Amino acid sequence: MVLISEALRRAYERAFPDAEGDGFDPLVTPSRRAELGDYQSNCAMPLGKRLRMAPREVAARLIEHLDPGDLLEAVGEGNIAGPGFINLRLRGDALARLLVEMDTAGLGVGEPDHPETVVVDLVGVNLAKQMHVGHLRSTIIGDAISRLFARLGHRVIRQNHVGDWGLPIAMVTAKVMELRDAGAIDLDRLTLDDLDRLYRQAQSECAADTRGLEAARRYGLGPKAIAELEEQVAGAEAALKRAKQTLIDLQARRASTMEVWRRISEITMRECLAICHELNVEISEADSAGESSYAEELGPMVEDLLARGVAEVDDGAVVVRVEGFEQPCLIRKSDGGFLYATTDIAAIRRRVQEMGADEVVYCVDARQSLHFDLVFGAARKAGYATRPGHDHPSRLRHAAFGMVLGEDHRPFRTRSGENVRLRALLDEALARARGVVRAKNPGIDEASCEEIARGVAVAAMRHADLSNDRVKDYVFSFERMLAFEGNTGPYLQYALVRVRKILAEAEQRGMSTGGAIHIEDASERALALTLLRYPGTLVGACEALEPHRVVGYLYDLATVFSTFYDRCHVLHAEDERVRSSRLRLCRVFERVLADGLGVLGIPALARM
RNA sequence: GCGCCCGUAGCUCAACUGGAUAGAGCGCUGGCCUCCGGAGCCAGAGGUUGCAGGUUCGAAUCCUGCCGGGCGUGCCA
Repeated sequence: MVLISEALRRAYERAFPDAEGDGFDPLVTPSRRAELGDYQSNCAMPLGKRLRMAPREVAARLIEHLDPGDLLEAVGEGNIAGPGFINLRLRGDALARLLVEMDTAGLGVGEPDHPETVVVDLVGVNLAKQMHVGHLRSTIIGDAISRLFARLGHRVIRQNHVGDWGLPIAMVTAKVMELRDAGAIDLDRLTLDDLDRLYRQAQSECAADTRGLEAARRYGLGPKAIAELEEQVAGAEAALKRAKQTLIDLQARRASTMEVWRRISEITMRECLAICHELNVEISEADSAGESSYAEELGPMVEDLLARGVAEVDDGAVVVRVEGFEQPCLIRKSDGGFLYATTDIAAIRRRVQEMGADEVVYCVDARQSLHFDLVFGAARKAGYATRPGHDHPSRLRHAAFGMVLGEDHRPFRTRSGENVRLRALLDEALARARGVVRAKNPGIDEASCEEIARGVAVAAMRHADLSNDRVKDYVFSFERMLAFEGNTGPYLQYALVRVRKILAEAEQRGMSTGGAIHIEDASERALALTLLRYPGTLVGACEALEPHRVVGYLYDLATVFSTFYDRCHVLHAEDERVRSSRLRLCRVFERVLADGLGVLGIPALARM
């Protein structure tokens, strides 16, 4: 496509020597319909407007000056269609040559002109809480986007912005300390399930039912009811007081409190990383940067912003006004406390100014978009988004995603209305995958079944999440993602297994897979053209932060291969020349598919 | 009230950033196993892209206004 664009550019310069050359865009895209050509250029229409000429005439002059070289089949009037589309077809030998050139470790993906440092914000778990569906998309999309940037040669730093600070965490810490002191729990045996329960218990204990009490008084409910409510409110106030004291202790890094907090953190993070590992998400302990790690910076940062006039006091609180938004970004409450926006601004400062991010990508729920607009605006206004020595702020982007819905199209919940735990989701996917694997492979041994089922379950879940347009909500369905027909993870895995089987067989028989390629059958041509689209697809997906483009591409690729596989025998090809060409095609396909699955974090299986 | 997002086949989703006749899978109809794994391939039916205007050679895509749905909207994170 690049070569075709270049050829068109040269044609343009020859055809219109008087026109200024800088504004020319060849507008080359793969043709949507194979019978018309391999590629099309749509440049004649806008050019006609600019040059005040009929688009078809522009197209004719371009064609006239277009040198097909050894790249394109002969061109003429017949290549012009409709209002001025230019349809082009690659020569078979050029197609073969391009494919061979692509058959390298990089698969046609070049080093970037300017390698960048990209910080990707993903996962975002909270201490003392189980991961649930709410974390699924951030984790999987964030991982895929990280892999994409890394694949294109950028330096990626993953950041798990753990919710490990603030009053809610203090509440559960206080609760754990209280129960430990009462001898009711043993810190060494505490599980995340326990913590999850205590978290919620602490939340409700601290929530005073003052409205209920007022209502009871107003409507004159019995003294017994009022007394009960008074007791509840008093209890809540006491619990809240303890939590606030615990928060103060945490902020002062008091050893005895920190010890408990650290234990809570360990328990949470161990499980979080275990689940990430099971989902084939590349993240480690070193990638965690909790809110607690910013705690000391917040006070001075707000003072800095006030001193420089970036922030102002309003109604007792400190705010940063952001141009274009009615509501300001609130960074300090009137009681002196900080908010999550404050931490997020501090995180931008660290990521850009200390880590050297040229771009920060936030893989966070779409509901936070206003929050990020404000935080990004405030950080830019403060100069925190600009790297030292640079004159432009780094790119701050919110890769917003929609919700996971149940099959009833309502937010995915358990029957009792709770968030579905990721652990439960994984377990069910695994159980269903086992069932299917066993059904497809009667008599398979236990260990193999388990191994394949794990790979299939992860592929199904990751693919389901990554195959939809990121910003839209999507309907979660085990049924569909494990159906193994159509655009699913297992289908892509299967395509890889099939081609690998052929390559392994060829190798065993001592056949060459590195021979020359001869494109003859239409299905070979379609496969070759699709393979060539790979590098461009990765670049486009990365620019748009849209992994689903890679998924869509791989599905196209796999179906095109399936057609080829059906029409063209490889191992039983008519002769040695054809066989070795097809084996080479298989090899390029295998490399691209495996590479693409790697970008998506979908495990490749040896057999299924 | 204001702001953001989403409305595409019966269902679940695409459409390469404005291109030609809007494509897949499921489901439905009908073909293809003496050959590399049928978790497959081929064909058919199924559409006023929520509605109405506008921009232009050309709109699912951009603009305006409606209609539906979701989510946010200064002292929770």
